[in-house]
Amino acid sequence: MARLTQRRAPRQERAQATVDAVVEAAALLIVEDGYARLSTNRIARRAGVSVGTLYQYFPHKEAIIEALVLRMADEQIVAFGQALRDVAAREPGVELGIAAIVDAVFLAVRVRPALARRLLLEAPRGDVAQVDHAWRQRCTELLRASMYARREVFRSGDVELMASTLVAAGFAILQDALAYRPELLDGDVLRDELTVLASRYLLP
Amino acid sequence: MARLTQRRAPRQERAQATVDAVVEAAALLIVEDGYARLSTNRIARRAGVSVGTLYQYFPHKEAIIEALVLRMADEQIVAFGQALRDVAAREPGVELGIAAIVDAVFLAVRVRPALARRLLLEAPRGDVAQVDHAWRQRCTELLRASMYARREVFRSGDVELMASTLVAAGFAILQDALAYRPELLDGDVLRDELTVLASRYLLP
Amino acid sequence: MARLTQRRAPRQERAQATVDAVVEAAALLIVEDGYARLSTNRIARRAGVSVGTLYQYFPHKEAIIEALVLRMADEQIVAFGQALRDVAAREPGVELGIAAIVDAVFLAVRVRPALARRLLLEAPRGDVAQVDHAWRQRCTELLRASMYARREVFRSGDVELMASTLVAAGFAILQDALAYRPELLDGDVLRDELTVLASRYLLP
Amino acid sequence: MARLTQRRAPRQERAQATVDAVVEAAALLIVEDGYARLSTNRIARRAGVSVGTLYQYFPHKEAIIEALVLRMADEQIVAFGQALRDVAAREPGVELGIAAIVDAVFLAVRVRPALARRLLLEAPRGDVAQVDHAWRQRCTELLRASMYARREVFRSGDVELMASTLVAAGFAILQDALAYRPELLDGDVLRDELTVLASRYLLP
DNA sequence: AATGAATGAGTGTTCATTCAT
DNA sequence: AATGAATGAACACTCATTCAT
Repeated sequence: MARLTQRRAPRQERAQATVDAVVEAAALLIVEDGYARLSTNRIARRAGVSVGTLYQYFPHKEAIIEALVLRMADEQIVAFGQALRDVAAREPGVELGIAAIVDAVFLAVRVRPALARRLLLEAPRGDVAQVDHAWRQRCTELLRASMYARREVFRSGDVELMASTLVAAGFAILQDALAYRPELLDGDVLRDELTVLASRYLLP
Repeated sequence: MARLTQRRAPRQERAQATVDAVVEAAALLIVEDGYARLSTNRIARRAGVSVGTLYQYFPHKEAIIEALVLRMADEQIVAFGQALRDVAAREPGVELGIAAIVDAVFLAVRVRPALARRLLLEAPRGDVAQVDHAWRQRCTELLRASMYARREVFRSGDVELMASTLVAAGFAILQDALAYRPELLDGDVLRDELTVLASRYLLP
Repeated sequence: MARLTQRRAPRQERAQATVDAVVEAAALLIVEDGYARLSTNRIARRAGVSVGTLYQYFPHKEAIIEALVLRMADEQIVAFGQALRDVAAREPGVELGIAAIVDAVFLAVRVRPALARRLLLEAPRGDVAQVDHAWRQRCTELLRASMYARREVFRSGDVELMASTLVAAGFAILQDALAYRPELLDGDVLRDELTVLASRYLLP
Repeated sequence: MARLTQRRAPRQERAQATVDAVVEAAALLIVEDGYARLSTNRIARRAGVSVGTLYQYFPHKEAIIEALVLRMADEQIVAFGQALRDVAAREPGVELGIAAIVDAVFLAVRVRPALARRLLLEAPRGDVAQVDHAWRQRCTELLRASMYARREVFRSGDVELMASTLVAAGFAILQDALAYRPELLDGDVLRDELTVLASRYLLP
């Protein structure tokens, strides 16, 4: 992935609209035709824009994918935060428990599932990795903060390490399910097992 | 991935040598130039063989990769089994504990690390999935058997689900480390943490 | 043969020039090197264009050949019509007789003889069939109309069948001559014999 | 087409069997997979022979096709002769009329129709032409002799020219039908029309 | 005589990217 | 700013033919 995500900061509305159109066209094409058939010319045509224009906003193809994955991650994080806030609103005064966090992750991971699945299976891991990594780090940070706030509840140990280990494990299990057994994401079994894993790992 | 791994069964020595040369050339090129730059012509040249010959033994480019990944998985599983046997030999009479298994996985995962890393980061998951899956299933099976043999030691629960969940988690953590923090594979910290995770998850 | 003859409608002059260049390059190469040695890369080079450009205007190699044969057929039909009109101009008031039609066909069939010969001998019939067929149908139609207009002159019978049978016969004889005895096309013998054949077949 | 049809005269039974196997394998493959997918390796495998052996009997691929077409032509000519003799036997003493000859041609042309059709449509005309030409010449010769024997029945004119013109016309009409309207070969309409054409062309 | 492994030039086609307009 | 025609290296794969065994 390149340093620059976009060639120029799109300040005007029109420019932002173009960027959006391109990213969404890419998403559409991936879902429809698969990652392997994605091409800049096709993206441009689908976005109703010329290739030249596309290259005015993105320095290369990878940047489009980077932007797309970034956008997906943002949507997931928004869904994640919203889910946590919903729980908090429902039961005010009670601090977030492990089950709530697992629930929220389950919700977040189901944003744009068709697109997520194709990216997961068909894109070179590296093209998606940095953003994926960022998303994980935000979750880790959140978990770490939550643990720190109620540190008396959890077992002692390297909080940083515990949080990152758990997040890595959780994500991997979810991605595995998304790739090979999507139906598990809709039932309780996996969610409950993940809750058990987290509880046993974190509680004294 | 295609049904057939190889187009013709290499019965003679020379033929087996050719197959080997092709697979190893692919491995070399992936490490040197990256997965994306792999091409059948380059593989053939590097293997000291003509493209035509390559296609006498492999029906697709994909089949070469499949063979390579399969070979890696075999080597890892051999290393894994060997590690377990070593422990058993060192402390005869004692049954294999969780720590021993985690140790063995750590060893196994470090076979051909440069190649493994490139495949992990650069290959679409789908290209590698079947073999990855197979490797996991063997481990799951092994863990399940080990748990069943000493079932009084572990907490009650769905043994199948527990084993596969733990294997998925363990692999993910290791792959994450391989990709982004390779140094963690050489120290004790991650290994110990994984042991803690496994113990807390599995023991009563 | 594919549905589409051209991938994009060449609206600008330059585009039309490119299409022309490609088709003419193909014609040249067929005459020079033979149908079997025709390749998209060679055509592009000869046309002074890149392969990529070629594929912007033609979806397949086949489409190029289709366009070429179509162009030849058009030229032949133009020559055919012109010949008929010439006769009509020379002897106004007299209706076109069988001899005039045969004459016109003889003229038409000698458009681009070198190219025609190679296509005839070296191209699979299927590659050329649609256009060949079209050309024949236009002739059949013309002959049928001509017969119908002066139906009292001809013997009774299934006009449709008679026309198509005669056209098939005439074409075959001409193509045979073109392929194996080109000199026959320049003399009177074959033309006279064909006139006899037609007259005897059509007249009472 | 090359000068040599076969590299060595197969004197021994085994050799003849090999040649037969190769030619028949080619015929089978053309009918099954089409002319374009024919390859020497496939022919050899299908014939139960190695490529090397194949190349001991045929100097190149074209020679195989040449042999195949030759064989077909022989079979057709045999069928043709047989049909003529059958008529003669049925009505001894009566000389062969035009209708009988047309009938015989219709029979002959339906030998191996699937193979004939694919060769006609898919093979470069040149690969089949020489043999095709030979077959026509034999027919022409036969017709000429027949006409000469009963020359008082026919109109005067260049017998040679008349015969070859008629044969060319007849063959073309039949091949056209074989290619595009095979059902016409099984009915009477086309045969009758061809009889009319021949009668009107040849009789005074 | 027979094998079949090996060859490598050649094929049609794609696609990220550039640049004259 | 926007266009889209043009590029050409690169790709996966085929196949007639050879030749060591």
